Amino acid sequence: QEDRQLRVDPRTPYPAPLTPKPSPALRTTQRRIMTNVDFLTTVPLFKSLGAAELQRFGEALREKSYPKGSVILFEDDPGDALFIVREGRVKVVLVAEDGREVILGLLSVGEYFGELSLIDDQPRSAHVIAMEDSILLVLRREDFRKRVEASPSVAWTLLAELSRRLRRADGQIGSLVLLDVPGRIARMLLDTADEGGGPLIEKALTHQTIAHIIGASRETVSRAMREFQDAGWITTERRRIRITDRDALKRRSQQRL
Amino acid sequence: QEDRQLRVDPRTPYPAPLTPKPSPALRTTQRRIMTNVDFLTTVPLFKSLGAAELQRFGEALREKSYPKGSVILFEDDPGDALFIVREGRVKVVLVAEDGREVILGLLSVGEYFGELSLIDDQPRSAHVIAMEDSILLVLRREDFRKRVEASPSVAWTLLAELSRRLRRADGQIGSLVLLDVPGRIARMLLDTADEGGGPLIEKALTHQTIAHIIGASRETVSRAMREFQDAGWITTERRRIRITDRDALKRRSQQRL
DNA sequence: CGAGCGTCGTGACGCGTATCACACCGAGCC
DNA sequence: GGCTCGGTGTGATACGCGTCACGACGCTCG
Repeated sequence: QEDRQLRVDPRTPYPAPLTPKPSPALRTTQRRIMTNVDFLTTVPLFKSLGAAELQRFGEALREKSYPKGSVILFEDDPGDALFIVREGRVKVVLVAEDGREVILGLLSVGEYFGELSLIDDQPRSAHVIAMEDSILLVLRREDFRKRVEASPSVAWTLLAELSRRLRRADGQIGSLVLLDVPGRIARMLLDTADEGGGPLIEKALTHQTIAHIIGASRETVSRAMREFQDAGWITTERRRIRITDRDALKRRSQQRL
Repeated sequence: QEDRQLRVDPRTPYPAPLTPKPSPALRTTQRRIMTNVDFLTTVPLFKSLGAAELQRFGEALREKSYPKGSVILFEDDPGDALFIVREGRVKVVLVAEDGREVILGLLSVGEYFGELSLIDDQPRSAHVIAMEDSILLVLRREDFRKRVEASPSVAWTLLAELSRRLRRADGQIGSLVLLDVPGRIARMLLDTADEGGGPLIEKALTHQTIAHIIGASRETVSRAMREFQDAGWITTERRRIRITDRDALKRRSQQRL
């Protein structure tokens, strides 16, 4: 039941309403200090742009709010917009008919999604769902295309980002085939720690979420995490995970790979 | 034994010599009618280029031969070249310490690999191994970069190709997590049939190869394929597979997805 | 023409994990 | 303070599939 939220036709009964309505928790706008344009300077995609170009991108942005649990876009739908996470956190997921799901990506502030459909005109390749109340900046294809042509360096940044994702995806395929569940968890912990810079993993990852990411059941993840903890490889306090024995995890993640 | 070809350190004992030496079977050069430049016109990556630009790319190409089984490039090595398959067939693989492997991609004539390291300067993300005696065209980073800057449309084509691969990879992750082995096989058959255009799959796919692609054992693949055949969903003659009941396969591939 | 190698078919066995079921715990919230 | 609810521990059971072990068939090559 717990992970059976998304049902047979994901289009119909997802917890929150499809048409995003301003939710009470969305008063983040109040404590906002940055303008959208200022915010763009913090987004890697646009880091190579000058003030004038940034301004032009900023003008084309529309802002949209999504309450926790709402579906931002559906797999197989046609799509012609790019989304940048301004506030909140979203997950990119594939969902089986019976409700089981895989998380292909977790995106937080400053990250973006939806480029694929922009590039190749194909339908969306997965669902994207808000994990918290979120605010997204929306850039339509035409606006994007026009402005990218005027700023070719953005194309290069996009290439780099796609490369990164492709490497991750391939690594994930390798893990799924070559590693057992504890190995996959170990690998995943190391990877996300690397991204975060330190041995402390801040993102609040529930066991259920981890399970969806590495493709396992919640129970198995719980058991494995407990063993890691008992072995002294990690400690967890209030949903934050600290890696205390990197080498041991590394070894575990290569046991079969 | 059969699938235990690549051993602990893949760098050492792979069947064929590492330094590609001209093998007897490599006299394909004889029956070659196209010049390299003419060949480039058939490569999708360069389809948007005019004759002059094509010429400039052609001049930067070096040609290399690899006998069947030789390793063209190693995971984790630094890499600064792009490879285009001129003759033969190669596989992109991840290999575990104990020799188990996953095939991330099969590339045949006209396809290319090695762009990732070109784009982000990271080490190679997988091994690439010649499945037959092969001839590759090699383009070094500097030559590539210079020429791409002069022909920006190539960047766009690259973006499209990376998108395609990312979609495939994500789909593959979904299959691995959400489908059982027969389901994954069904999906894989449908996918490669789609690429091929017709219901007949020409590429010579051994059960072992299929197993490596979908992440299963050779035996399980054999059993599943037999069932598909007995059910009348496919027929196979001389390593060619014909899909005779597309709908049944489709259903099977969605049974859990 | 037989030797040998790569590929396929098939049974038996065991292990890793999904699944089900339920108990427990802390955090909001009326 | 008792409620619900989302998250976590943990046992029992069942099953898919990897693994091992053979045997058979067809192709190539000396």
